[in-house]
Amino acid sequence: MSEHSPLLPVPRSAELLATDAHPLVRRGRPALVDPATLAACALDLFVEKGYAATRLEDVALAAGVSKGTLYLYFDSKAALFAAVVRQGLVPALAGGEALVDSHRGSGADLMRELLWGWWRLIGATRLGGLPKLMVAEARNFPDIAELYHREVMARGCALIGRAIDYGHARGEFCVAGDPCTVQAVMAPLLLRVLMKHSFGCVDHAAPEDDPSAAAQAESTDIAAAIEFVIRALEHD
Amino acid sequence: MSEHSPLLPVPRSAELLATDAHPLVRRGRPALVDPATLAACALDLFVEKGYAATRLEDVALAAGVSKGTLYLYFDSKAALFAAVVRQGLVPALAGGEALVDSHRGSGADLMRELLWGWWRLIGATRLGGLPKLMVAEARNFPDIAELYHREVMARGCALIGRAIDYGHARGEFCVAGDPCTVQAVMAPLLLRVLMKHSFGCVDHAAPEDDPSAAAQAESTDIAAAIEFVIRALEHD
DNA sequence: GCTTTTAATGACTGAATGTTCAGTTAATAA
DNA sequence: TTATTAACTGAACATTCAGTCATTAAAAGC
Repeated sequence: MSEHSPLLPVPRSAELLATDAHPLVRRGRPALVDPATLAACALDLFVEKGYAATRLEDVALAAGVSKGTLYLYFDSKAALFAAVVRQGLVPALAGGEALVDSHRGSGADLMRELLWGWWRLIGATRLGGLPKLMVAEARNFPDIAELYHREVMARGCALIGRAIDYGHARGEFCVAGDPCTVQAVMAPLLLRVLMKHSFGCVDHAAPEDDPSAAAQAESTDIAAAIEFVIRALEHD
Repeated sequence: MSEHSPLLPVPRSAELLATDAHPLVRRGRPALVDPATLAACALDLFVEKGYAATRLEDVALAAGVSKGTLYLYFDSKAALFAAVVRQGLVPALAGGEALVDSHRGSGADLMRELLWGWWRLIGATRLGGLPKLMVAEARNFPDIAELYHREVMARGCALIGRAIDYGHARGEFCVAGDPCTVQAVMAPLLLRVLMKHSFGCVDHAAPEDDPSAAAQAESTDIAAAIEFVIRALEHD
């Protein structure tokens, strides 16, 4: 049996794992690429075309390496996909957790900051393609779905749940942060980002050709969606 | 150029299109299957495994025919997919439209009936797999995405929008039925059905092994989600 | 029976693509 | 210089599967 999960990156030589302070002398040809770059290129293509329709040859081409090189860093296409998910979303959660810990104002303001932060960091960036990718492929990759569920969804839900509980404890919100409420709170933004990356449309009457006007309309929509869920939390 | 779109079912002999009142005499071997059955079997597999991972041979096997037979009724895999979408969801919309036309009570009650109806007819059945399928495959099949957007999403949004406007006109809802609000209203139920058909979980603490308890917990969650959006609509 | 017509089959094909690996390149160590 | 090691390459391989088609089956008309 292999020493590492088939979904984890292939370990490179020990030198690459050494600290920068003591870069052990290396022999052989220096690496031209690093796994993070490959995963970043793969993210773009996975998000744009979906998992099945993304050819490893295109990922390699985008990263400026050959197809064979991919297999030096990732055991398989699925392992590359796992790396994309892990590298893309897990780091984005820390910021939100710090925000909830340090907040002192109203629950509504905390919720606004959290949801706007999520939108800026994930919804409005290419990372927004990952939720759609996971919805599309979770059934085909139970291991990766489990990773996503555990490392991303569970942590994210706990985060939002704590924010709702915060407002509830202050008497501002009429419900506690149970999973069902958390899902209802995230739903409008999540659905919007899913639509954006699948149908490519967001179904409002904004002009498609003027990018600044579209961005303006998007901000208005996000604000409306956020205020919508805050109304639901605050009622009475 | 062919007389029919490649995404439409292959027309059968004229006799099959004749009314039951005047079934013209037919020659040759009678058909053992009908396209609707094939599409129904394909729905199950598409929903379960996704488009790319569903092999036409398995669809044929599930329907009790051979792979070649599929091509007597559908030009291609994409055409079969289109038929699945059209046959599955377009008919389900008429009921909701009648409901909005005939309703006379409060806006909140209309919304409850609409959302519960959607859940019973789509969310809780295998048809609930279609939204996930469309989110997953829209980019790969622009034609089918356009069909879905026009025949399903646009009509559904108009429906919900009219219901919100109804409550708004009665002074019960604080917002009108613009597309952004419609999306926020549908979001919790849609997201839940997307999760159900991708991750297979709904992230609440209910026991997975007891089906009746799970159904009970699901009803409670749906009710909570519906009351959540109604609070957001009613505020003040 | 025999012919005609439609339905159905399933082995086959061809294209696409994930994966492998023998060989090449570029660096360090002796 | 030469040996050694690691990174990299890309053609070849193996598999999967949508789509085809020659053949067989079953009904109706004569």
